[in-house]
Amino acid sequence: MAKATIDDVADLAGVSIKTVSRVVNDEPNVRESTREKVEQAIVRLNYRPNLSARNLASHRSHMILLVYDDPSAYVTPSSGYIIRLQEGTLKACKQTNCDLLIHPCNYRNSDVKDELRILIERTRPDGVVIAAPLSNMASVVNAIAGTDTPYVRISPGKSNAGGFSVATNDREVSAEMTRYLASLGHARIAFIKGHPKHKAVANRLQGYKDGLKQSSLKFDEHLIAAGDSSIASGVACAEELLDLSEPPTAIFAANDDMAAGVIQVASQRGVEIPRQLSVAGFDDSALALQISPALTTVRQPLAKMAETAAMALIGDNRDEIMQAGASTVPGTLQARESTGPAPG
Amino acid sequence: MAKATIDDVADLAGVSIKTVSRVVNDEPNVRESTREKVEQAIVRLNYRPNLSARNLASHRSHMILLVYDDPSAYVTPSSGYIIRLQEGTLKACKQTNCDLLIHPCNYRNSDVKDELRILIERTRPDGVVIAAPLSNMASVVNAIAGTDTPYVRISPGKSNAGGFSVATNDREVSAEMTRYLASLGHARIAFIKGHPKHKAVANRLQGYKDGLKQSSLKFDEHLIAAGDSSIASGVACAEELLDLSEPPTAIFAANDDMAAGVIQVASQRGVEIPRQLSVAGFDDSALALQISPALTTVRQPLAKMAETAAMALIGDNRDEIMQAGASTVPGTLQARESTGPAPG
DNA sequence: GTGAAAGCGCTAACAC
DNA sequence: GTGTTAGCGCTTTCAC
Repeated sequence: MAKATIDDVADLAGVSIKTVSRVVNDEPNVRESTREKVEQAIVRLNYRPNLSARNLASHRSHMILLVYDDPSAYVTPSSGYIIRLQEGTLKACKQTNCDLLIHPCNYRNSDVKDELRILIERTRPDGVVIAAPLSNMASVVNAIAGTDTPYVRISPGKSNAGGFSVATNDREVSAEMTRYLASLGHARIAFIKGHPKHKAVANRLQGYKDGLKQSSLKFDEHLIAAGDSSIASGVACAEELLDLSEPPTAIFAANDDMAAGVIQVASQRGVEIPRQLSVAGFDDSALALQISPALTTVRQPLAKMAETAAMALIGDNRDEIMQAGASTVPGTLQARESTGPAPG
Repeated sequence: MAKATIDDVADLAGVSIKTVSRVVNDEPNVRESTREKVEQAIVRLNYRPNLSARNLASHRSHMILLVYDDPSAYVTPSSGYIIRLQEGTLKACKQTNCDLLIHPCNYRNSDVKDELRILIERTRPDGVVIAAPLSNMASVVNAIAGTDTPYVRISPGKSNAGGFSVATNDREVSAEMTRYLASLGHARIAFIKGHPKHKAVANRLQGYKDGLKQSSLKFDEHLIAAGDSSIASGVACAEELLDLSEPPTAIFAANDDMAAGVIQVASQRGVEIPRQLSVAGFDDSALALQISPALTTVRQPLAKMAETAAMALIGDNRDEIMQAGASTVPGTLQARESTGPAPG
């Protein structure tokens, strides 16, 4: 049995194809009884609209494109980041009956902007979701803007540039984490900075300072260590901090990987966590629950951010959303086993 | 400037649209000089074929669908599995100018077969790549087969069922790992079984038995522990095995997560790896390099498998490939720090 | 509320 | 080698 077409449905229901089209697309101006007749015919014939025909006639592709940095271009275990991006985007697609095209690419490749432009011209998505760090690259954003395809940037460092963007409240929630540590009685709270290129990560340092102030704690230069977001740098920074004459009782790392490094050092030195040292991270990566003790961290609402981004492109009220210019989805503190009351 | 169409190109080149179509699709029977004229026109107009129009006319969607188990449905850090599946599938798509549709779904959901059937009917992909464990589920495979869409199964336990499938040599390479451990002098080699539903994992147990035999070692029921592929089950199994009156000197876990659980227990008990205990995993997940000591494991050629699967659906010689019924892409043993000579 | 007619931009079949 | 003619299965426009 060949696939039923809109003509078959119209014939069976005894109406014109335009009426079937109206029912399928939930358009108004169809009498309830007519609608029912058509719906029955659709069910009986197991009719599914042909998307290619629809897209051709409507000049829309009903597809969005998600572009992100390709992890397999250089080894990294942060595939959870991508999965969560995809998860949120897919959720928006499901709600709006759209499909998702994914495109990993290497942000270090200088041709990436042409690659993306050609891809967009070829596939003609209704919109593009651009994940960090690509969302921070002017050349990439400009190339995409040049195709006249709507786009949304996720976690761009500076939200002032053109186009709608979705970010999380890195600074505020970092302050919250700092206050949380202070509320546990910690007076010497250290901070490990992340990779200098990552703008959102810089905001976390600011948040740390805010949190200290809000808790009436003095900022101490010696309690700041400069990591580069890797586990190894977390190890190095932890060594440095724990070797201080007056070591911290809590260490807040700008990401989970570095926090994992801290925990590794502590366990080697026989420093008990959280009895002698509290450790907090940021990201709530897969690692956070894998390591022992389970890591107190900040859950980035990455899936929610991606969903928001996609809905700005394909949601019913996309125009209103886009008007706003930017949207913030708050991160949430996940208190687990690696933090506890300050010793003594 | 509106997008150029095939008519614009034909006009500019002074040929018919059919000739343009021939050039675009690399069909024969076009004079070289004509081809050049057309190609110049294409470049000048920055022409890109409209995929919807092409798909509608050709009755193909030039899309393949990749379905896999959804990790976010229940927490698991194995997102690397998905990324590698996607990587291989995307590579095949790039080679054949196809697009990729991804669909994570929860294999425990009883409606999953209907969900997939409807998705396929809606999107009409040219083929479906089904990853394990979905590829093992008769209800799922039958539902997809019922749509008359070509499909390929990745790592199905039993390769006899209908349809083409791509697998790795789980059994052979597991035997190889076992022989490797035996060659290091280990006489008491334990094995931790994985999730009972995952058929490919069952083959690993067989391979373990083969390897013992090939190394002239006796199979001992007590050295088999039943995990469920999770880290936690690895912990439990390790406790069980190390509590034996005559504990093993090597533990071969059916996946990396469980091996990580073993290492965790060993480090808690102060058992040195690999001096007192050798540990091996399977999968070469991101975890394998993250944990310390780095895990000896088997690298599954997942990306290559996915690529092979996709090429069987959309490659030029897809019919020949499909004829074969099945394809095997060998895994490779990755010897790292977690294995060493047997003690004593 | 409903329908008729005219495309959307391609490919397929066949003629030349 | 190349062109002509019909669609593919929808949406859009506009008439009723």
